Amino acid sequence: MRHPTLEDVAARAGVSRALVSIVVRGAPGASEATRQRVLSIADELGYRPDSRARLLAGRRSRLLGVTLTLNHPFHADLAEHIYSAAEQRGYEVVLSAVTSNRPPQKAIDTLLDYRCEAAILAGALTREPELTALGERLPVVVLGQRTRSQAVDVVRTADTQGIRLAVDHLAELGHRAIVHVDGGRAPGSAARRSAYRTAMHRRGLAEQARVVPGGEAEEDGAAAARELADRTPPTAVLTYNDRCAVGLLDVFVRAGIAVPDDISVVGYDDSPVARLPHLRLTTVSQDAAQLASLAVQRAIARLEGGAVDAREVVLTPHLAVRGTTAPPR
Amino acid sequence: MRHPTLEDVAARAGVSRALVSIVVRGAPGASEATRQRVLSIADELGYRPDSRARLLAGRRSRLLGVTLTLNHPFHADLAEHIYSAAEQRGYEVVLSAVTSNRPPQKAIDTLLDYRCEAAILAGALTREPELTALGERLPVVVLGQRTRSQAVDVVRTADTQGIRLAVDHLAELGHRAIVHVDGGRAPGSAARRSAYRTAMHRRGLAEQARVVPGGEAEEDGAAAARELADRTPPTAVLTYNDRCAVGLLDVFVRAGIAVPDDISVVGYDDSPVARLPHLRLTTVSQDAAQLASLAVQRAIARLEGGAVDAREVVLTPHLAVRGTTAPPR
DNA sequence: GCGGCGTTCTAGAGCGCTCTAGTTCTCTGG
DNA sequence: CCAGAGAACTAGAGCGCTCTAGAACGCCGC
Repeated sequence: MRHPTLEDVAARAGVSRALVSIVVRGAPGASEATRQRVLSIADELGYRPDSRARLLAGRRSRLLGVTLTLNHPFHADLAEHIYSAAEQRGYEVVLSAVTSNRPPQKAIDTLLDYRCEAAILAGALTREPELTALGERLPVVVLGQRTRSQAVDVVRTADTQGIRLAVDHLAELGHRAIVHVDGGRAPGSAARRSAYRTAMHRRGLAEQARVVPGGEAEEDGAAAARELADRTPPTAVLTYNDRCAVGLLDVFVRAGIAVPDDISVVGYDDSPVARLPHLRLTTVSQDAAQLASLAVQRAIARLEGGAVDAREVVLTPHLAVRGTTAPPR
Repeated sequence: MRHPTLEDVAARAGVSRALVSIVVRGAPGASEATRQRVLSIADELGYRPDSRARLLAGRRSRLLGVTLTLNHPFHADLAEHIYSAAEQRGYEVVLSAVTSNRPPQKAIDTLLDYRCEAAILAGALTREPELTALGERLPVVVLGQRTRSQAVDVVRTADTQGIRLAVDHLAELGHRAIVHVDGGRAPGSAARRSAYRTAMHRRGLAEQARVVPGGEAEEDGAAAARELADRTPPTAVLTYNDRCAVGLLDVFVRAGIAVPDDISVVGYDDSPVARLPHLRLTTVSQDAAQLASLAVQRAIARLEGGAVDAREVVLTPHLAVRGTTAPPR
């Protein structure tokens, strides 16, 4: 009934515990013949190494802690890629969710209790002092967010550039009245807002720049859409994220405003929903796979003492042009 | 730099390791005075118990393993409630994600490697033999899915009843041509399909029963909607889940088909999206909090040898009537 | 003044593993 | 024929904790 241990396998194979340990770890120091024999016995007994004991005994735990928000589709993407990137390099991943009644600090604490060697924070809007304190204890990579803390690495996408791509795309189609529905107090919203202003300015459209309060959820986009539909509507809208854009689109369609004929819409994130055949949302795309892989790579580089060039890696986003943008009529 | 251990706290407090252990665990056997003193020293040193060592040494790990699908909004809800239900009862939770390149078996294996005492499977469509094998090793609670395996507990919502509620609601509004857009090969789809047929039959609408192939994603709903719009459209549609309903709604609105005036739509899941102000989708609601709490309760009951009455707990769903249903015109 | 009892504390084994420092056993070359 | 190298294997300590068994210390009643 109980789990078989190294001891059990060793006894059955007639070798020492240490040898079995060498074999199951794939470490050098065992002949091919015994390797095969031990492995087959381990298999037969249904032996699985106890990660608690392994973690405790080893000087390295090879454990990467990841915090994330469960209900955020982009984070699901990230997590998936973090798993595979870590696995490829021989690291394990332990997840800790940030939810409405499980604050970032709690999520981080449980990670620490697992004695992971490095932390990748995707879901945690941790404030700078806490972040710095954490960064002094172990390598920390903040994913997708800016921070002033010098104690942590950052892997993110260039928001400024993403917004500029969107504005440029719309401007090149001939739009001038391009409105930005912002993210309210959501993370990164302020940065995107000012990037929008700058981009409009560069296009000589500073006069037309107009920011409408939004948020990170569909309903925020919907509220903004109702406000836009009431007044003189713009010819194009750039939203804080895809969810917001979806809310917007829904209200527009119901109000008989055709997208992209009457109005063009650009989202941000390239989340799965943007790719849906009936939506085909033009959106700024962040490469989740690359973001994840870089974050993992960075964390591991810090751990293994490899050279880590810059504290911050900024990826270039690209614009996924789909069906919600067209020249104004 | 290194983590302080029990030893460090003990040395500083001038007591034995065992006493410190007693204090930090809150176990009986220490005087109030030393308790306070040890606690404050532990705090001062920033001591945090090492969960690996704790797990290894204790005969109980008080660890609950949970598998889930990251991109499923309902699972995010569940996870959140599982966390708090477990915490309330003094158990910890370790999450293991099922993703497109991380099959259920892998997710379960990593849980096992953490030596959790019981497993709650929300994301894993595990086949019966594997499930039975797992159930023989440790208490397993399958969440939201039926299974024939007698080795595991099941906590789920009565699909049959949920579907019947929806059909009854539509029938009472006066609908007769009620179509079901099914979930294809998605889990539980077959059960919902036959529940639909039965419910229609009970209403004397067996003749009108019509199933259109769908799926679990928005695009599946959209495809079904296009098919429905082409032929003689029904007056009401009941979908496999909310995501499917959202795809459906989108196509209808774009095609100028008014909801609920021309056609009523009922979803399934009561996911956050259904509650959005601009959608207000009528849907069958599963109580995530209760589902989660029951699952945790069951797992713990099995562990602690409490009486567990039935192998299966079936919750009663209810219908959240919102804005997408109305009498036919 | 002494056995008995409850409370507070400690010594030390042991959880399943990894790792260092051997030991043994070939297999060479001079 | 033996020193030396290298491969294959082992003994045993130790990771940070929990837990059992028992020690030390009052405090009671007789």
